[in-house]
Amino acid sequence: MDRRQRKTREAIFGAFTELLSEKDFSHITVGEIIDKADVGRATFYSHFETKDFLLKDFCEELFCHIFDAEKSEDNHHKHIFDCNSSDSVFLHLFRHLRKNDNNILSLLSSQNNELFLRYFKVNLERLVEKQLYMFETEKYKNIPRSFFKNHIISTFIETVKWWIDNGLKESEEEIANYFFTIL
Amino acid sequence: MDRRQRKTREAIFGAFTELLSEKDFSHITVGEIIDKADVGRATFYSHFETKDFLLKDFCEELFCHIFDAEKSEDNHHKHIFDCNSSDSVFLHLFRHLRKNDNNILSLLSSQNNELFLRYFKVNLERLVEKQLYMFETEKYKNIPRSFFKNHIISTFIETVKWWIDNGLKESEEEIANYFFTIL
DNA sequence: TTCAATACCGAACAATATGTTCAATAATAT
DNA sequence: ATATTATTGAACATATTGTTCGGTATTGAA
Repeated sequence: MDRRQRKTREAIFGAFTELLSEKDFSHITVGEIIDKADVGRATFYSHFETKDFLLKDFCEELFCHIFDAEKSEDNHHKHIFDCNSSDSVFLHLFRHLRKNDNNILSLLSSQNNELFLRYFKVNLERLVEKQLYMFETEKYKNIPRSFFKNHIISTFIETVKWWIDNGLKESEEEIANYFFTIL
Repeated sequence: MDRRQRKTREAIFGAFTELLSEKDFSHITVGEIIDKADVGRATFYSHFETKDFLLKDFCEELFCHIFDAEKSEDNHHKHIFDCNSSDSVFLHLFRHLRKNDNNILSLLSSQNNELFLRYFKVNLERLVEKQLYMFETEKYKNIPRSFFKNHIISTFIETVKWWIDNGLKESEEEIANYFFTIL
């Protein structure tokens, strides 16, 4: 990708992030974005069809980074899918969130959280699919699998939401413990 | 309230409902609403400060109707808070939903569901508060009450979502059973 | 029935936002 | 060095928002 393209894309994403932390998505205008990003109007529209598409691309990049990151700054931090001890996958995710990569926490806790949680959920699906066996017991054998899976994912999401809303007071071990206890 | 006011309010709510089932809230314009409702522009703005306030009032009225209804068409259907057998409260709610009062189902399942689910959740809080004892066991004593409460509410909401998304194939008894089993 | 209050109309209005176009300019890759 | 491509900025038509105002119709109360 052309360096110029990369730079404007970054500038727009950056401006967008800032604005999202200030106000609701629906109240952000393209004018504000290009002002803050300092790019031309035509440039914006050559990158993104509409503001809605900007959001879509933004989310894709954001969650792709968290879920598919091949490595991170600390070396002993492996790819999220490489964790073999199953229960650590969720702990791992809590840790990731706490480190607040890409300011994701401020997005998940802002007025726009529904927006991002929807995308978050989509990405979680793949992850949870592999861990489902952990929770399967005799007790749940009469419940549809998709219902069950949805419950795991939703519980995780809601745990994260609760955690954020309560100011991240718990350690990632504690919150992971809550999560497993409730399930 | 003046009969004229009531009529325009109804007309606007009606038009709004129709439009919501067609498209996303953010893509509905005031122009479309007043056209469909057949009221003057100034009239709209004398009733609602902005489109956002329309949504707010709309939701308040909608959920107020469901949760505070003093009576409904069938006589043996008592006020939702009057049910004494605790576990029937949730079953009762599932039944309410299935009957699709006020087309609430189409709203909860449309693109706007996050919007309405948020309001749904707020209203559920009061209800669940009283039923919380049902779920409290020794096992959960180390978990914060607010976390626990949130989990019950979220699980209910997610159950409803799953139910809707899967085409309401299960009876209300079945879905209530899933709900209690998973908790 | 009368009458004052008030809700509605509708048209016009400024202000703002959207999305497109185009020719000129600058950066890029090779 | 050059052909390609991205950016610019300004102008543009169009659409949306929220307000204003004089005239008209409906209402609830006396």
